[in-house]
Amino acid sequence: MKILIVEDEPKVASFIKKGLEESNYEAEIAYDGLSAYNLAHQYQYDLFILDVIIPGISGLDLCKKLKSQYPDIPILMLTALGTTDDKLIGFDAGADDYMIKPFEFRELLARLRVLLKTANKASDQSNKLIFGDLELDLNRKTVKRGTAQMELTAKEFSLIEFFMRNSGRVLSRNDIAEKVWDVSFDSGTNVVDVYVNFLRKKIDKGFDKKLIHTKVGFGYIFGDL
Amino acid sequence: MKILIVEDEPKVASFIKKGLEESNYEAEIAYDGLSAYNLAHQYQYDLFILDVIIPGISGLDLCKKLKSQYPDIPILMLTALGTTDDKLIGFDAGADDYMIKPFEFRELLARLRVLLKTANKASDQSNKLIFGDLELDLNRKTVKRGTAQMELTAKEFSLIEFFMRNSGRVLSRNDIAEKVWDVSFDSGTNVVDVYVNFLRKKIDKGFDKKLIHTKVGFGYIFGDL
DNA sequence: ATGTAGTTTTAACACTTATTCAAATACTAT
DNA sequence: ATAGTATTTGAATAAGTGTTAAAACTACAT
Repeated sequence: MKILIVEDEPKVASFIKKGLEESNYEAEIAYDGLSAYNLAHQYQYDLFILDVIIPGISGLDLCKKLKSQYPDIPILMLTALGTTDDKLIGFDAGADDYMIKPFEFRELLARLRVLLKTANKASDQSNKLIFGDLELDLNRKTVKRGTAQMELTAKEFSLIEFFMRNSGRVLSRNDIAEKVWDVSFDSGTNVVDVYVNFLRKKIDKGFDKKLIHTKVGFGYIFGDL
Repeated sequence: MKILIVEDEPKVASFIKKGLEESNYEAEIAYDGLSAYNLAHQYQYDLFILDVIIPGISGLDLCKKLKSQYPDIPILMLTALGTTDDKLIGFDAGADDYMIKPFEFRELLARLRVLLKTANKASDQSNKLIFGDLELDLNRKTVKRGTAQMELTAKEFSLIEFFMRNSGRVLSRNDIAEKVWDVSFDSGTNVVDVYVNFLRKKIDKGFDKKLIHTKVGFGYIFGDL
């Protein structure tokens, strides 16, 4: 994990750097806006720590620029400016978190951890699909609603998976037939209806909140209505 | 955007709720850990705001449970416990942000925005057609005018969609019949008229500003006159 | 290979909801 | 006033949906 510290005060900067390195992060320092900007292009950082008041480009402008170019890299503002207005300006510039000096290093570390964790969430997908109290385990091919475990057949599973991946969107019988049955759907079959019925029996029956809803004339929609 | 507030102090809770609603979030309150936990299963929240000291399960345990079950839903801890140790415990329990009471509401909003933004990065854009206070959700096939939700049939929906995509333009019955009914329109039928009437009943009736207007001898026009 | 249990598909029917038609009524412009 | 045009209504028709049972198919173990 590589972190860029943008901070003009040498003592503060090296204090942070040392602390980060003790926690096994790689850290580099930029003492002004321009060199920070250049470093950002040169290396692949996982996170930026920015001071607001730095020579050259202001920390806020730098923040905006970095965010527009690297929207997925989190930015933590670390500055002496502590009014609510200052914070709002910081968040407005695209900061993901805002800490006020003086600060406790342990808190900085905790906040960094959160930022890095959520940033990496986009990349690695979990093998589970969850909607409300319904849970699909894609590895085990098991389904649970609340505490109840249910057995689904292969087709049923791929249908509910398709529903869950498209929750909140009306899906026509066509859409469903194409994706789940791999057929361009003209043939006067009603497999989709039949399977929706199977699913409802297993997943919705006996539960108060239904998850599969019919939109007459359109198709089906999965989710809270 | 739906937010669950877990806070036992009624005044604080309703203050937050009101503030959130003013910013167009949906908000609900749970006054203790258990009901919070149940609500979380019942509805699809986009974010949790947790107090640490609540009746029943402690806020920290609740945080852990929620995080393990809904790892993608962000949690903001909002509490009077303000030492660095408290914060570390909070982050350790899985909180994504931590604010100390008393707090400024603007800052809370700013932090919520950050949390929701990064959480929804993967999520898809909603597909909507909007004209004034009328809103078509093309994914859900729902229609809202102001706060009122209305049910449209498939034909009604495709008609209003056609109107909205051609607002400010007079559409002859022919144009409409061709696009919405797929017929070259000679047969002495008046389906279009009938459906315009259906739509008016649902969309314009009871509203001051009418959206569907008749151009005698030409056809219909949708929009502000 | 063959039987079997389980899965998938088809088809039929009952039922709900949407769409169309046609006739009656109301409106509008000359 | 009147002819042309638009709106409303209710009933007939059509389309869409849920459910069931049985037939066709598959995978798997013997």
